Amino acid sequence: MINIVFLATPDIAVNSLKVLANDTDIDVKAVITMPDRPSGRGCVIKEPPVKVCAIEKGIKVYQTSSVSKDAEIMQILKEMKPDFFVTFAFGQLLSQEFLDIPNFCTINLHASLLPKYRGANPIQWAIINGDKETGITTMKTVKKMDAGDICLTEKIQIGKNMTVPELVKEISEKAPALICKTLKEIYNGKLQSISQNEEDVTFAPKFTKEDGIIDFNLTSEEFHNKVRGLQPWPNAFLCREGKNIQILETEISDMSFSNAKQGEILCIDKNGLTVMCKDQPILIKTVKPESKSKMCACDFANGKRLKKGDFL
RNA sequence: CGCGGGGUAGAGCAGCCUGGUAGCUCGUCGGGCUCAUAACCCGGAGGUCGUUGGUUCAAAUCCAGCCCCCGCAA
Repeated sequence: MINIVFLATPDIAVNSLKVLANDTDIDVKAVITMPDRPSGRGCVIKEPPVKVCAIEKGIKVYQTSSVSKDAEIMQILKEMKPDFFVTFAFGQLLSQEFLDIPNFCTINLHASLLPKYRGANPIQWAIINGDKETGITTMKTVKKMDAGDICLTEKIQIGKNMTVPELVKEISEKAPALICKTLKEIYNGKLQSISQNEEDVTFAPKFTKEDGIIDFNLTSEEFHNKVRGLQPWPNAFLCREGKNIQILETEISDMSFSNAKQGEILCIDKNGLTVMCKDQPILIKTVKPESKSKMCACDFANGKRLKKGDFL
């Protein structure tokens, strides 16, 4: 029996916790997650998804905004002496003291093919950069962020119109098997980890709200990739008259054009708005104006009384 | 009691400030034009203006409460 402690907070990790908890060779001794936080309108206190799942499974939950600095939890973990810590989208820097606790090591699942896209937003950046392929990697956690030796990887194809939530779903489905396999192979002494090639390292930093601002001076491909890659936050949006218009769904248009200027509306029909970018037009299918619900781009054009030849 | 926007026909909006016949675009239905059409022309159906109460001769419009949706912030 492999004893582990699972450290995670968001939705993407819930499925992994479920699978680990159900695996007869693995015993999830405890779950560590972020504290309940005020969230949403009215600042209602919300429990992290991983906590909800752990409670359903009857697993002991500890909540802290920093495990390494929480003396009480550190003490409990030291007495527990797990074989592994397993982290997944945990978002906390871990001290060497913490990493030294388990009998084997701390395993992190990272949503990219390391050493590419170290950092907080690997999934988003893979899409924004227009990559055709990404993946998941299990690694032995070290103090330096996402720099540990690679255990196992699995490639995932990125479809032409794939969005972050779709890719997140696929990753959350594929992650558990890779984690289980990694744990078992290390436990049985069958896995040889490989160090990362420092020359190939790239980073996937966090976003700010401003990162979501887009305009038609991008190429249609850059535009499309940002629309797909910035979901569900901050979302790609246009600033018009002090209000934000989120662009939620686009397609690169194959429409022919001549002498069109950037931002010019070339066509309005039930598919949406075809608008000129830097190189070629883009079809905007779904938008969400500020203070409104999401809607078909043609409905938006209707309400705004936009016509062919107007500028967006 | 965190700040702000919004709820008007199936959809998206205008009208509200300055109360006085319910308006626009799309869709839909019927007819016409056309070799033909998602194009164009003509006509029709479809709304207790979120809800409750108040002010008023008169409320979508002004006032108060409540419900629901959304953005910011975290």
